[in-house]
Amino acid sequence: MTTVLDADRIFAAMADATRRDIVLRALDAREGVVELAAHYPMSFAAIQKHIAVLERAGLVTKERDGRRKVVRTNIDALRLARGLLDEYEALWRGRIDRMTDLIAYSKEIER
Amino acid sequence: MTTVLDADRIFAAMADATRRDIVLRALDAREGVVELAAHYPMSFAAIQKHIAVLERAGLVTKERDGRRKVVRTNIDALRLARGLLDEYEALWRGRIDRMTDLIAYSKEIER
DNA sequence: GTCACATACAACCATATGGTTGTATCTATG
DNA sequence: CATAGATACAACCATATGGTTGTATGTGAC
Repeated sequence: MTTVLDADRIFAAMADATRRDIVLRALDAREGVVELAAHYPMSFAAIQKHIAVLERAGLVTKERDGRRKVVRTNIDALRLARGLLDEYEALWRGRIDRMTDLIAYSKEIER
Repeated sequence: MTTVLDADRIFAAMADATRRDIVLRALDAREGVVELAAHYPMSFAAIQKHIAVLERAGLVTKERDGRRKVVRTNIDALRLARGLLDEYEALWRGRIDRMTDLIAYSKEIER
């Protein structure tokens, strides 16, 4: 299973309410696939697919526990996405700062 | 044009490198659609579609400037996505804290 | 070893997405 | 108003996505 932690897959995986909810529940890492599937109004196989998408994105991992496989959220993948959004935020602030400087400079010139 | 700022659309829009790059460039709000399209190795219409996706997600807006329409990133949409990821992070930390408390409690009992 | 439970996966269908080309509309300028 | 530039949008195609049902595999309990 490829889990290279790329932004495309992570954002795509997070673009679905069911999958975001699975990520939330899997923060506790207590439920297997059957338990998780029970929360949603769709087939077991559908949830399996959603989990597979999350797994390929590196957002969750599965650990064997007896006859079950417990799904656990990988917080690092979430942090990668957050880090990217932080960069945009930082660049945005930088832009504002430059504009402020520019205005200050214009006023300087006007005097 | 519907621009309800929902997480599904925002994450889906961010799940493409070309669109993320457009969001970056549009932080400066200096380029029109033609100028933006010039940066990428695909047709003008393809970039128009990407911008439409970003627009539907509320990630960018267009403002008329003479015969052009300048594309500008809407930082609030980015913040919404970041806020969601922050929540996951917070819940994750809460979980760790609860585990730590539990361990502390067990040790208390043992004495 | 057999049975039941948990998981995996293939085949199929409908719809969405990402690209193309072509045509139409809007706006500024001579 | 004629023309050129900037944008919009429809039609089309290939592939991806999200769901279904059905079948197969793996693991623990008896």
